[in-house]
Order: sequence, then C-alpha cells, then structure tokens
Amino acid sequence: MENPDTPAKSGYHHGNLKVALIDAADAIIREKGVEGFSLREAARRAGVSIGAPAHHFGSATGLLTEGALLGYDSLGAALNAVTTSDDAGDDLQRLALAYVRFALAYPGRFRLMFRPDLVNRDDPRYAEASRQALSDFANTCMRRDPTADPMAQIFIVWSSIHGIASLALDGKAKYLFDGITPDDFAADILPKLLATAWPFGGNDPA
Amino acid sequence: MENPDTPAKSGYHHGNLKVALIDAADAIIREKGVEGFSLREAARRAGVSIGAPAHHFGSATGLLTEGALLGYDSLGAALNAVTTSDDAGDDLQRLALAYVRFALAYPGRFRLMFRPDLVNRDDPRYAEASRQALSDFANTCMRRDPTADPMAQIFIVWSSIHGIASLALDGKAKYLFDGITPDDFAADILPKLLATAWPFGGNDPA
DNA sequence: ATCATAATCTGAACAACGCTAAAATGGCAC
DNA sequence: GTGCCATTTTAGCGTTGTTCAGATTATGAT
Repeated sequence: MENPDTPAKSGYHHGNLKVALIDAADAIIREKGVEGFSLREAARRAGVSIGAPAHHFGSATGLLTEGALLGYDSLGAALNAVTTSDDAGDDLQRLALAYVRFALAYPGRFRLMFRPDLVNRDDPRYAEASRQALSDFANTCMRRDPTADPMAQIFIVWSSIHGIASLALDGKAKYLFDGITPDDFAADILPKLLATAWPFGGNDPA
Repeated sequence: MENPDTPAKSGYHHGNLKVALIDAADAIIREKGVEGFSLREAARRAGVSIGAPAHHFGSATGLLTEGALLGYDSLGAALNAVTTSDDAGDDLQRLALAYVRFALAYPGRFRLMFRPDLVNRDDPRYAEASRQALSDFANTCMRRDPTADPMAQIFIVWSSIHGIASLALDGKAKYLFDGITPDDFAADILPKLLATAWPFGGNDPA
C-alpha cells in the first residue's frame, strides 16, 4: 500500500513529502479511524515538522481530500475486480457484495469518502473519482433494465447498497441479527441477504 | 423546541443545567452542524463555566448522546405522524418519504444519530430509542410481506431508505439529477422516485 | 434553627489541535 | 559561484476536551 518511489529523506528536504504524508494519513486512518487522524501526527510519522504539510496541502482538508480520492480509487478497483457474466442481476449482486465488503474492510477510508466536512468537494477530481468508481456499477444497472430512467435507477440501487454498507459499518446489523460480528456478516449473512431479500439481484426487474 | 420548565438560573446554581445544556447542544448542531459543536460553547450558551458540563455528562460524548436520543425521539415522532392505510406498500412509501425528509430537515441531528464516535452506544437507552423510532417502520414491513424473514426484510428496506437519506444529505443527488437543491429533491424528485423506481412501494412484493 | 453532608459550579491548569507568518535551509538554473 | 525559489522549520495564537482542587449552595437530619 505504500508508495515505492521514495528517494529517502536526506537532510532538510524530504524529497517526496507529499506522497509520504498521504501514506501517513492513510495509515493513521486505517489504524485509528477518521477521528483519530491529526495533521500533526501525519507530519510526525513522515518525520517532518508540524508546519510542513501546510505547504503541500494548505490545510488538513487538503490532505484528507487526497485520502478520499485514494479511497475512491481503491473502491473502483474493488468493483472492477468482480467477475462479470451475461446476467446483469447476478453481476449487480456481486458488485453490491464487493461494495459492502470494501466498506467493512476499509472502514476509515469509506467513512472519509462520505464526510463532506473533511474533504474538499469542490476539487474537480472528487466528482471525477466518484463517477469513475461507480461506473461499472452504473453500467450494470442500465444493462439490467435498459428501459428504466437511468439516473433514478442508479440512485435507488446505489442508495440501497450504500445504506447496507453504512448500517453494517455502524454495527446496526448487530441489533437485528443479534450478536453477529462484521466478519460473519460479510461472509455469511450478507450474501444470503443479497440473494434472497435484495430486490435488485434478479434478472427481470418487472 | 426548548424545555419550558426552566426555573431561571439564580446565582451560583443553575437549577436546570442539564436540560439547558442539551437544548444548547441541539441549537448549536442545528445552526452549525455536528462539526460546529463544542462543549465549551454549549456551556457558554447556558451561561455557565466550562467545567460545569462534566458534572452532568462526564464528557462531550455524554452530552452528544443525549442529543442523539433526542434525535431518535423526533424521528420516531415524524414517522408516527404519517397517515396509515390498509395498503402497506403505500404506507411504507410514506414512511420512507418522512424518513428522508426528516434527515433533510434536521441534518445535524440525523448525522449525529449515526456517528458512533460521538455517541455512547453502550447506553442502554440508545438501543431502545433506536428500536422505538423504527417500530412503525418494522411493523409496516412485516404487514407488507408477512412471509418474508422479518429481520432480513427490515434490514434491507431500512438500508434502502437510510441510503437514500444519506446520499441525499451528502448532496450526491446533485450529481445525478444535476443542480437540484435539497428542497426540490424532497418536494419533487423524491416522491416520484419512491413511487416509480423504489421497489418496496408496491403492495405485492412477489 | 443548626449543622454536616452532598450536590453543584467555578476557575485554572494541561496537553493537544489547526492554522499562520517569519525565518532558515538547500537544490537548481544560470 | 551566485541568486532565486521551493521547501521546511520554528514560534506563536487561539481553540478544544478533560481534570481537579476549591468555592458555593441545597438538602436533610437532628
């Protein structure tokens, strides 16, 4: 997960501070969650003074925005990795599974991606990264039901998946399926849920 | 929204500080969002010193937990207020509309309710408040399809609604239905969406 | 009524945070 | 070599949550 092309911090100038800070931020968020992040600790981990990040990112939001972009990239990659078939309903089911599993595997990244107060959404790369991450997803939706209004369909299906991921991540599943762990949920409950109760898995939407 | 039984702060002892602080917290969150909240400002607004809240709530989390409970109460009230019929699908649709509109009308409260880092979820009142708020909702789900696995059905439907609310609140709808405002979304787009594309609105789930 | 005890609130302290601006440093083009 | 300029440091400001000793008031027993 770390960036390999690090020309070693030699003396005063770090040489690769920008990516080093992004890596540090990602690591902190992975270890301690979004709330555990601080700009000062990122600087500390990169072996640099507390004022250094400001030059590259302006503010904490600037650095976290990079983290969110990284999150969208990895989500997009996770969705790209699902095997496709000629049954769009099955594909959608697998995409949903991958989406939720991503959220449970990288809770910090996932939460960061949807925290408007922590990321700069005016950054044009943000809209692009978001669009790109969900492209497979949007395509499969339209492949499943070409007659439906595309935006409405995508929004509804995405909402459903995103809701499952959010509630599962917040441990709400634990209340309903009592005492279940996130791992069990992702491995056992969720696939069954998507196969039976989820209304977007079948081939024919009508 | 304010608690009426305030016996006026006379001198050293406030007399009703606990509810005054909860009111202040709720007001701050309404005005500036969850991120704009600070324990010190709540104390300031209640006209009390910065150390006072600790006695009643222990920590900032303690006070915010009260805010979240208040949020669940008001969400439950909003859901209780929807008119019911003998068509469970229609009822579910109205409940969904109310849920999303609540999120858009009280974004601060809604966000707080689902911020595990800010509320103490070990508080037994939390689980109870959550259960109570969604009871109408769970009942209508089971009325709509008594044959389905209750927990699975409730989780899936709740997820869908919660996902819509979350994405709408985060402004994601703006990307898909471009340039739409939250008010327009709640008033125009959302009802149509629920009536047409939403799979849980119809009477017969099969 | 008096008084001890418990509840409540103050005020100062501490460590950590984000942000800013002036200074220091060193790589790089010329 | 010599400036220029990006980069990094350092110091400082204002803010935050938490803790704690002490001040103040309410309460309840005698």
